[in-house]
Amino acid sequence: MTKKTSGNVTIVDVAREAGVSYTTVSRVLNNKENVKPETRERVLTAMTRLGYVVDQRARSLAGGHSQVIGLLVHDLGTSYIGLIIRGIEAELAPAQYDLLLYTTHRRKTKESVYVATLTRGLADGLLIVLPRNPGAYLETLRVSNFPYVLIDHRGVSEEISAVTAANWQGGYTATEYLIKLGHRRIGHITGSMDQGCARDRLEGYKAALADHGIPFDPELVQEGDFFQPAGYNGTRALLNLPDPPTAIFAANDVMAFGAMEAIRECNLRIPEDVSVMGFDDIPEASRVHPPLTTIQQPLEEMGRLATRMLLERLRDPAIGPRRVELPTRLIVRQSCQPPGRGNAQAGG
Amino acid sequence: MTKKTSGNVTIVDVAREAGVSYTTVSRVLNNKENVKPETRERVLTAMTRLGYVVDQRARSLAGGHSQVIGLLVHDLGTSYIGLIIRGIEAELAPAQYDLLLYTTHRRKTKESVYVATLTRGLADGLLIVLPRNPGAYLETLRVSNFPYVLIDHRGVSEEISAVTAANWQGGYTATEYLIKLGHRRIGHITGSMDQGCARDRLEGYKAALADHGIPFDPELVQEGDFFQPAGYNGTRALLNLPDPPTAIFAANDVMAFGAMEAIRECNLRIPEDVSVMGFDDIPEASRVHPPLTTIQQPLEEMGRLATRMLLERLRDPAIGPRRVELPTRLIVRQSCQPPGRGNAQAGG
DNA sequence: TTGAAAGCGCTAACAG
DNA sequence: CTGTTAGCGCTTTCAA
Repeated sequence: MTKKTSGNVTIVDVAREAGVSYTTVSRVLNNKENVKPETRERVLTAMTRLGYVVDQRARSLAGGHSQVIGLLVHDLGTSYIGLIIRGIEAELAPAQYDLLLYTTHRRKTKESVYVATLTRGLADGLLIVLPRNPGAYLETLRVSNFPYVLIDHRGVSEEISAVTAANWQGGYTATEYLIKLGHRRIGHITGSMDQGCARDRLEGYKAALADHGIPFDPELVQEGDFFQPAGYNGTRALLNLPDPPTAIFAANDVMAFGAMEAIRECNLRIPEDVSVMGFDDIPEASRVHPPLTTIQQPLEEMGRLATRMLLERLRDPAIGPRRVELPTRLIVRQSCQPPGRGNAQAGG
Repeated sequence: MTKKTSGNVTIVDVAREAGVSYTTVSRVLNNKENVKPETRERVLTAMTRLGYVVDQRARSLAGGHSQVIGLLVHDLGTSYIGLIIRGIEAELAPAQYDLLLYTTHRRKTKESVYVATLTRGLADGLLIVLPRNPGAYLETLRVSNFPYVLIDHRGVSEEISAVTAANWQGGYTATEYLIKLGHRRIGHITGSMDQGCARDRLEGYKAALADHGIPFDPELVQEGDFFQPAGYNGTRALLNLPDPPTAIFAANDVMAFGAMEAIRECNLRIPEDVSVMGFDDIPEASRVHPPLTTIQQPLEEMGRLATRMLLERLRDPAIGPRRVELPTRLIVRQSCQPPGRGNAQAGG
């Protein structure tokens, strides 16, 4: 059987071609100082002539870097992840790093396995989006001093690098906007409650109600999971209440789409009969009808920043954990207006 | 400097713990037949006790597989790619393969470089979505007998494995539907004309016109690139024609969204004044307003199938190239109706 | 400034 | 059924 690597040109070939030892070729490859310019030139020429490409496996095995960053995400269906990855890629590419992608499909147990594989030399660092059970492996990572950054999750302790958005603030702002529009019965469909961001948004919602003297009604809160059906089901339940809400705040845009679907099915209008507020501001939010009023989360920027933090840490392992919270902001579109049937467009 | 791999447990440690040679451990690892069940058991126990995890780099370097599949895509912003990757992941995960992701950001030159790196042992196989200049490296891949499959591109020769959709048929069906609705002036915004799928859709469009005795008018065709602004700009141009089209067929959904934007900006209604037809049927298509009538492309299935083909080829290198075209079908929603202002909803 | 030699952790003949 | 022995292609001391 022909070996897959047969016929590949190695540094030995380059060395022979350039008339130097292969150690020297390695030096050139790694941009070491101590190589005579003339020799370097000769090696470089030989490399291009032979079409040499470095073997990352060997390089990494021998003690170098793999130049690979592992990325753990739960799903790729929505543009939520797409935007984050865009930011990650934008920072990774110029730094010559590659991305190894693992999709956990929301199966908690997979995360630990993936992390173990990745840290076994496959990757130099790790980026984890919305981990589901970080407790199971984060401590291992910390002890082994393996570089990683969490995205959209604060982790289990203060000792963990993480990039998050101002979720509490976003939940507060969203709810307050609805209150100022005149709503008093505001429903909320939460995200997965095992996620800090979902809990924070809920807390922000409660705080805004409290600050405006509106008693918290547990009936108005439906537990969701960030997926569209949850938005749909939660809204159906909310609308069936004896005293249904006049506005619904979903913990993310995708669930808000589900809410819209449910509202229409009940032959109610948006926003005339029920206002809808989302969270994330994914591209689709501006394209649904009516365009969704939502809280913008700087997803691409979160990806970029997390990557920069990781790269920084890779360069200088002495750098300690850093925790950054990026601001969220209200994007007013047309899915919210003051309560009361048949009113005109929301003025503000 | 502490080596990253220091303290890692290797097969040597496992061998010592189990009281066997490390070759035996390797055998157990690779599920070779010739190991006494009792010994195997002892090794397995030692592995779990020590928390052993295989080092893929070493395994791969020594002649095994890397268990990694490389994936080349141009962008991650839309769910077009997200859906394809979902299909890929669904097939890859059970087969214990990982995915190494490369985003080319539409820069043609990057593709060759990535392919060179990937084939240098980093990956066992390659999946390429919508390549931009496959000519530059496909021949190299073929000669070196490196396994790969193209997705949504027919490649440069018949000798190349590829999964595509029935683009010509889709273009024909879309146009014919519009014609049967009564449209005679049908605009088309093409995809990148360096892509076979874009050319096929255009050809399907032309063929449908011809078959129904409608002369082809080059003025009605705007060259696009599959991105939203192209749909917007193309539509503006089309609408400014002395005799503007009553229907616009965009070569993908994202450009159709751009078309909708432009139509609204001209204070025209969809579909009363202008009908809009897309291509792809990404999830957003059913959520825009009005819901987009489009041609469905089985993206997730394309990802799955391509992956299955690749895995098959990995198992048996003797398998020759296979080319599969998956059917496309018309999804009727509400963005198209017979021409003539103020008509009622499209009946069909 | 350069070279020789020793592995990194594993797979794969080849013996026994 | 199990062990011995070579490497895979590279980085890294240690010498020269």
